[in-house]
Amino acid sequence: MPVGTAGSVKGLSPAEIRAAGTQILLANTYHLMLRPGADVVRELGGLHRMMAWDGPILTDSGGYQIMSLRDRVKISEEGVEFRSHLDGRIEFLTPERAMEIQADIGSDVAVTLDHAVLLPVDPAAARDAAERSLRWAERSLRRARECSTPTGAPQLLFAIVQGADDRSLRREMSERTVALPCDGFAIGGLSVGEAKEATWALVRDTNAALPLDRPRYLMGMGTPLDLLEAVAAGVDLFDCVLPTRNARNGMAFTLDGPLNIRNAAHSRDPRPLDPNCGCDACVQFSRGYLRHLHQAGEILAHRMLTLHNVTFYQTLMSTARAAIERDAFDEFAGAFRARYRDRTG
RNA sequence: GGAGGGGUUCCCGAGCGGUCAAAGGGAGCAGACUGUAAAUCUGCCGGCUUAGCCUUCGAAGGUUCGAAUCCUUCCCCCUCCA
Repeated sequence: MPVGTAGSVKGLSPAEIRAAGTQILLANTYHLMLRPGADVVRELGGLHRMMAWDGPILTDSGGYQIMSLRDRVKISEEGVEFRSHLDGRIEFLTPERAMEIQADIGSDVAVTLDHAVLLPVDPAAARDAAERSLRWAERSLRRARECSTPTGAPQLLFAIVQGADDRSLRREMSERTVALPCDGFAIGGLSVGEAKEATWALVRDTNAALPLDRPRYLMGMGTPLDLLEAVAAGVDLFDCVLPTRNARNGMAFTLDGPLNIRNAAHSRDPRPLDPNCGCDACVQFSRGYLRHLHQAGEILAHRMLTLHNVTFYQTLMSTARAAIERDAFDEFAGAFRARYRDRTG
């Protein structure tokens, strides 16, 4: 899922998002609550109608903002008090309100409000946040049954499993969350400071207890290599800001690894970002031109790199799906890893 | 012809006797970014044999223990008046 936090995949039109191979998008409850407001989204016909995207949309509940905006947050059992990063006004988000807002937004998949924490945390705080996430998931699901979307379209519900970087806590929370009446499960709170090697054991621990007949969504991940690792661990669904945010910051993903289009080495390179890519940026433009656009601060640079990166991610995943279907995923992933060079890991 | 203002490290622009290799921008070079407070942020940015040394603030000369800063002459810019 490309990330469209505020109801837009930054820089791309719905047609471009589609052309990149996107099936489903992510949007954010906290951000849309503040602006334009859930009531406005509902009045404008729901998020699909508002942003002219006719594919599925999953909304994050705002739990991530408890972590990312932690300095502006007061948390209690009842819910979270946010001091808006836009104008300082106080907004109180409860598990119930998170579901009401997501119903107003009219997403196809709503997610329970969870308590994400930045790692490292002490064990008591980790358990506290994980237990609260479970209690909030129960409250969220209860309220969601009473909500309806602007169009009356049904809304699937995913519950989020937390547990920090504690493997036994992850397993326990996963087992207890499975009992909830929901349509899928989200693995939250990873890639937020834990050791990279630890991530996959934690994902597998969480997945171990999750049912095979319901989707598993690894929240916020990741790099191309992360995605392959997560697929191997049994994950079905992902979102990440890397392809879009990093595009705006000059990073392009290629089969040979990421490259920084700002680097002087690209200034006279007539080649496309990726000769195998069919996106507009690769079909039309050289690396040299894209570098020039980026150096000149041209908005087209951001749009083209975003289009390319989203296309790259979608192509990676569709190729992975095809490989899985012919039972050749390991071979595909191995070949990808052998070629892909990422100095940063 | 007369009156005034100014020339600073790639560019803009502070500095106005020592704490100045010289503030701050920009450009340039590199790095970071994982459920987006992000078209953001960080580092480097005269040279070298780098706790130090050398060269640099239009040019030349001078004053001073010490000058980008003061004096003299010269060379260029810009504004206003005639």
